[in-house]
Amino acid sequence: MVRRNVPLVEQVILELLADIDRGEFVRSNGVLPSEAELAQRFSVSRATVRDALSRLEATGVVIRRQGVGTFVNQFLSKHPAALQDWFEEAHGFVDALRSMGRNPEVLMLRAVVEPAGEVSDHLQVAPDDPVIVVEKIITSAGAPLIHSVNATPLSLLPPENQPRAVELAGGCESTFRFLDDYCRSRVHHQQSEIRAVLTGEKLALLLACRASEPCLQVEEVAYSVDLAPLFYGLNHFRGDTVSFRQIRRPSARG
Amino acid sequence: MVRRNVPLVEQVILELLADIDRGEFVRSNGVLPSEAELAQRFSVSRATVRDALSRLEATGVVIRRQGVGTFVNQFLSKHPAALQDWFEEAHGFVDALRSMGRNPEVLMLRAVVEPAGEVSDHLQVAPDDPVIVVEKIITSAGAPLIHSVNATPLSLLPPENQPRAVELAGGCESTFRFLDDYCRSRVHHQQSEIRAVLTGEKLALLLACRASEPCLQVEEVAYSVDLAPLFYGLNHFRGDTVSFRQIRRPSARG
DNA sequence: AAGTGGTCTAGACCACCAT
DNA sequence: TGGTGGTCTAGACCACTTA
Repeated sequence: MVRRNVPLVEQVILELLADIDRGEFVRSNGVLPSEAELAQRFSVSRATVRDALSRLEATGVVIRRQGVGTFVNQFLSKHPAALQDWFEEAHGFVDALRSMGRNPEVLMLRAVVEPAGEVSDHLQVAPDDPVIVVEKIITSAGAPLIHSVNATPLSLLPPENQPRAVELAGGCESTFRFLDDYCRSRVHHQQSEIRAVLTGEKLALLLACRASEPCLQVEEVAYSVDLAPLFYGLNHFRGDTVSFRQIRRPSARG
Repeated sequence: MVRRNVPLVEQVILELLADIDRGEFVRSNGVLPSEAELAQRFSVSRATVRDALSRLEATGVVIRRQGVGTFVNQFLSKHPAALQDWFEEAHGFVDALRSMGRNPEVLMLRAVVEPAGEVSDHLQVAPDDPVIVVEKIITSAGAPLIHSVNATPLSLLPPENQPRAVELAGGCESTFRFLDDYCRSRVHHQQSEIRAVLTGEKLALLLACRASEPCLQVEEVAYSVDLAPLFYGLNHFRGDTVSFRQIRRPSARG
């Protein structure tokens, strides 16, 4: 069930990323070949090359300057990603941490089925509809980094699996995996809000830091392709060890 | 000197935004016309329509579903923007706040020329090269929201204006304006890092909140089109009244 | 099967930057 | 002036959803 018919754009992206990783453009001072040349080299149209470069630019890998050329963003290699990858990609923290070379572990604290209650609004269900709540801590090198509570409507699980909900959800290292493996649902997009809060006593215990330390709170709702809420998440990141990174561009023209 | 030759894509974007604001697609339940129909309606190619829709999707205004259609993201109208606009656009806070209907005011605290010191690394200048430091507070409805310190290399200012640096910089409501008006430099992109910190005593005073409250810290460096650092900024947002919003999409395919 | 968005092409012209 | 990225077109086919 691993349908693949990899679009040219993505192949081009992978080629370019590999070239950059290999330091292919170092001797040219970070200058990539022109779009026309890349098109020829990869035997694709210039539009396809441009599509690939646009996506690479959107994630900050590359910088384009009209009339000049395309350059690799050397800042990124000098300053290894904060949580940029997670930030832009929308997938589990565990995967994000892995892809930045850390070695995360998941500590499952709780997996229960209970009434939606306060999160019913976000999930667009009734307050007493059952949701699967999973609480976990993600550590790296033995130190806790992230505390995460996710709530998924029980109804997403096929009826025959609902009795095993706790077992199944508790066995997954991320909600993304759970949805993928057991609910046959994929996350289409996610809406998050980022705030700064203080660690309360409970959270301080869990994150192994003092109470009243600053931490980043990320509240998010994931939606399926048909815009149904898939899960609600409330995550806290240790303020001293985690930060997000973002690249922005002005679009307005004078 | 207001060159304009507005690209079709941007015109299409503006038309669509206006339509959405006007509630044009409400009766159709948020469904936009198909790309082909929009192309015909605006008398542009489908590629141009797709470009416009892609950019609207990237900022979360619209959601596209293959095989189904394009929809306005009704979540956004229900929950008015946090600081999403600033977050994605890279321009001054003041503009961002204005565009979300608030009425920000700028309180200039300090404008001085001094050695770069600690920020010399970020600005790629020598530690004793002079920079213009501007410290200000942005308030809305009388309450302070943001404390901001920006450092710009003095060398960006044309030599004849350097003696007036303090006066000029102190008179601008945002560093973007200052760069635009007096340095003939534009921001090409910005790299920011977001952390959670505590308000120290000084910051608490300035933001009119208690010390040891959580707040969001955004540290950023802006680069010109030729990748020269334009300014370094260290900003603090009151944790209780400001949050960022972000929309993410997974790109990996199973 | 019909209709939607997603990918891809080949070619054109423009705006910008260097020289 | 020549080369770069930015915009735009018209047309083709594919992948996906819905009925």
